[in-house]
Amino acid sequence: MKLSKKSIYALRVLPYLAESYDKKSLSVAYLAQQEQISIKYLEQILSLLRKAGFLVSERGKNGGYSLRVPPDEITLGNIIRAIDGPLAPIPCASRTAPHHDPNCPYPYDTCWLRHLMLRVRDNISNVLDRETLSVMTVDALKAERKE
Amino acid sequence: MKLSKKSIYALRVLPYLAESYDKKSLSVAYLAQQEQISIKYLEQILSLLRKAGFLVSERGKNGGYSLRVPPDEITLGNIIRAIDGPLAPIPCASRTAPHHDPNCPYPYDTCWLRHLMLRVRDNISNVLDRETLSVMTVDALKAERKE
DNA sequence: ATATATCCTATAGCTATAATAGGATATAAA
DNA sequence: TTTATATCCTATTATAGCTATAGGATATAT
Repeated sequence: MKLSKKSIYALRVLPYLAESYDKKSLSVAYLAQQEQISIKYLEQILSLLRKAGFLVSERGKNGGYSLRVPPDEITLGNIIRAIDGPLAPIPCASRTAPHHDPNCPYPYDTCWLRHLMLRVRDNISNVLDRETLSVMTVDALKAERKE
Repeated sequence: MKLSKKSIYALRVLPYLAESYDKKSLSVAYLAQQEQISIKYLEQILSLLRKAGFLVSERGKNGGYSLRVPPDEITLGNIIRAIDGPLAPIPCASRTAPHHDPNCPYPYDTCWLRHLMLRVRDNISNVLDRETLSVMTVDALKAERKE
């Protein structure tokens, strides 16, 4: 039940791209500087989100990243899934990418632990899959930071 | 957002102790054999749960573990907390053991990510803190297992 | 041509989990 | 009192995943 730093960095940085949607693309260097993240590390994260279909990139001078679709079409749940994998606490309780360990001695359909964790998963999903990148504006982000 | 094997083993084994509450105590060896878990590993887990106040133990011949309180007073959430720590996806979104990183550049009270993760935490809690050890009976457990 | 950006891959360092191991201590029963 | 059986305690190993750094290849606007 832990969110990786990768996901946190992504969630910190994506609102900038949301605000800039249909305007100019933003460079990794700029975003990294805004949020005090290692450029090279953030580079990996945004590259991953591009491969996952959330972002598009332009190379070369004046290049950078931008959202591939409008902010309200990107849920926070799907961003976290792309980075950390399923929201479910155990693999067999995932709905988007279920995986049942073949060595598991319990029957898939009636396993009480799996059913419990499905309920947990659904409750997590009810928050993260309803919230999209339009949650935050960069103005609010800037106002939020100390100083 | 992942449940450790330790917690899974605990959740698999505790219903046996719940069924046996006010009856005889059960040995690690017996429980380990029932659920096909390493004895030495399960030993560590049950010792931990004893220190956390959920179990009592008797040493020597005919010894073993038993619940310290009735099954319905032990929530699944508290078992997981004792083993894996807070349910919250990030430390500052915990309610039982909140910890705000002093180096975090965002203000505690108004941080949008923290507030989001508090909602996630509450939704997880709404499942795991309402469910107790009386969820499962051992009869059902036995019927559940293959063969 | 040059500066600037993404792209790609390798690798090091660190941390947490999972599991194994050996022996100390306590207790019931022979 | 001896023996068998149980918990107790600590150390250590193995593994895996996360975090971050690094170097250079490739593309593009100026």
